[in-house]
Amino acid sequence: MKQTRMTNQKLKIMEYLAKVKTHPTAEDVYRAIKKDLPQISLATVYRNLNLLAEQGKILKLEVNGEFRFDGDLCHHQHCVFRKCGKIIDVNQKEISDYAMSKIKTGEFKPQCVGIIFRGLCRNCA
Amino acid sequence: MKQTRMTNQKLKIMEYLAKVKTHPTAEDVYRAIKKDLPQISLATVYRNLNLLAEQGKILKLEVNGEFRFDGDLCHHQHCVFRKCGKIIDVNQKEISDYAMSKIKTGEFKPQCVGIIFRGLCRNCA
DNA sequence: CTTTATGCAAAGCGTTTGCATACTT
DNA sequence: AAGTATGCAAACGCTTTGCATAAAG
Repeated sequence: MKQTRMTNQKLKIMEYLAKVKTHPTAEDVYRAIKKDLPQISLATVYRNLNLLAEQGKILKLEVNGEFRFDGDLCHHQHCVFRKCGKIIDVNQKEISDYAMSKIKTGEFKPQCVGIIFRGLCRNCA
Repeated sequence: MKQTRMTNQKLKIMEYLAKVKTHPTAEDVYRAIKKDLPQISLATVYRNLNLLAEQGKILKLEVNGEFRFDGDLCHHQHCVFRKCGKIIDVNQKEISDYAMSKIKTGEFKPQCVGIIFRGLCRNCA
């Protein structure tokens, strides 16, 4: 694998994703980090997020036509609110485990599952 | 709900999605239908696909940064091949059922689950 | 007839890329 | 010193939209 170097930018991105429980877009990450590193560019944020995702250090989700990033690697699931677009985590490993254990593989060799529930909050519904 | 009219364009789109087992992009649908309806525009395809998805007549998936459409409404799951990007169906209703039955809902009221396995074919791996 | 749908072209928007410079190692 | 990462701006690709015209009910 190509060697990668640690930079201030990459570090801040990882730190930010580690502490945040939302599922920020690249733009969100950019705006948050810009406070500490005013000179950072959006392109760098994109490049690092994609790099980290390829290296398996963060998750890359796609919801409503854009990518979102998640520092939590534990197997978990997501709920997407149809109205407000909010995304929350579900931590029921058994759900992913069940899916991985039951899926019948022909030529396909599954490595991971993404599970997204869609619905509404009780108030909206 | 706003009233909608049946048009030749919409009809062909539905017919195409009903018979096809791939998971075409809007562009794919457009190219296929253009053979029958040479004057159809890509915008119309997009508008109808989104309309049908809103009406719950087709599924709208998002994979690798683009939307794909699926005429099969039965609860099923998808496998995305990491290398070639191919998408195949899995028809193991029990997997979706399990997820829907187990998820603990707080304020969130789940309506459906999207389950996507990611992996490789045995040859590629 | 009234209103929705279409085709066309342009705009939108998130994301990626080319290039010269700065920084890691 | 060698080679990766960055910032900037421009390019990209998929998707949506405004508008005048055509078609559906």
